[in-house]
Amino acid sequence: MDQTDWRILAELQQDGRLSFNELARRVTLSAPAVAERVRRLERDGVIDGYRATVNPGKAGLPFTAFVQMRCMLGRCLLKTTAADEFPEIVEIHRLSGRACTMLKVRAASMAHFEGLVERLGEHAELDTHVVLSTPFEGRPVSADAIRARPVTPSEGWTTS
Amino acid sequence: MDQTDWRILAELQQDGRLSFNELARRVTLSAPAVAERVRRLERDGVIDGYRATVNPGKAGLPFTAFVQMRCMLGRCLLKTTAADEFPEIVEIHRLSGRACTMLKVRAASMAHFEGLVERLGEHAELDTHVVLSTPFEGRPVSADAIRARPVTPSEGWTTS
DNA sequence: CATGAAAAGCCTCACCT
DNA sequence: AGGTGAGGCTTTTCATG
Repeated sequence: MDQTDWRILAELQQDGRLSFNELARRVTLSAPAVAERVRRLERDGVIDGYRATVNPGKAGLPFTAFVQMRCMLGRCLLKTTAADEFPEIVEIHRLSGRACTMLKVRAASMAHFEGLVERLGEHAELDTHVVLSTPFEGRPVSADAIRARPVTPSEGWTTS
Repeated sequence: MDQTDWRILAELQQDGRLSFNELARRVTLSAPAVAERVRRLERDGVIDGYRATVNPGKAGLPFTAFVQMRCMLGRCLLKTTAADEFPEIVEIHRLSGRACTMLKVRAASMAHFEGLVERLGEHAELDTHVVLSTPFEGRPVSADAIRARPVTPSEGWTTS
């Protein structure tokens, strides 16, 4: 993962349909050279796919919320039901701490959202956070984040 | 947004690099017909882009967390600093309720994450949730979610 | 919305630096 | 590891029905 790889990732995260020719031009390399790098990134799983991004609001799902679940023993959502039963769930994360799961959900209306919360409530205690607006989502992964480590723990402390 | 549009969206969310030819074959339409539909979806903003999906772990950012911020007056993150200062933040959502903001952040290490939390702590009280694993993320937006409204509020209640 | 053809652009290979 | 050039092919986009 050198700097050229990061430039390629930046371009492809911004436009996943760039041709090797155009991509090569942007990172000042030849087409075969970028093609080989892209294939390596794909093979290593750094790039794990190419997707069209859908605007949920325009597609009829204007409501977004985060739902934290504190699952009741033996009734955890992930154990008892397939996620297919809840197409409104667009993300599931297992958490440390008091809540066992964080969900991101999308709904077509408040009534829809209310019904969803009722169904989810059968599996766990819920802590619901309705999203008012989202300044951004899906910001590209960049080398900047890896470099940004301004505050270091105190000397002698153990870290990972 | 008829059923054909949804089939197109499903295919393009799964593989954003499909050619019109291949896409046409999958939704049993001709190439010019799908091309016109895709362009309409793009023009209307239903499709708002095409992106390569990067695996954050493979790219050097294996730690994910959600951070809820209860911003101190006049020091709200979004008002006082550009988000550029925190490349670790991959999502920002404004929330209703006690917390004013939900962040999704990615870090290279625990030490990195610790530093990030310290920097963010200057802007707000934090409620941090470390992600252990994520069963899925970025599930395609589908017509199923819009159709799924099993529980309806009681008769006569006002809903939106 | 389908068909078919023409033109453009793309990928990739072999070869070389 | 990367550049060049040519070959062959797919894709796109018209025209027309």
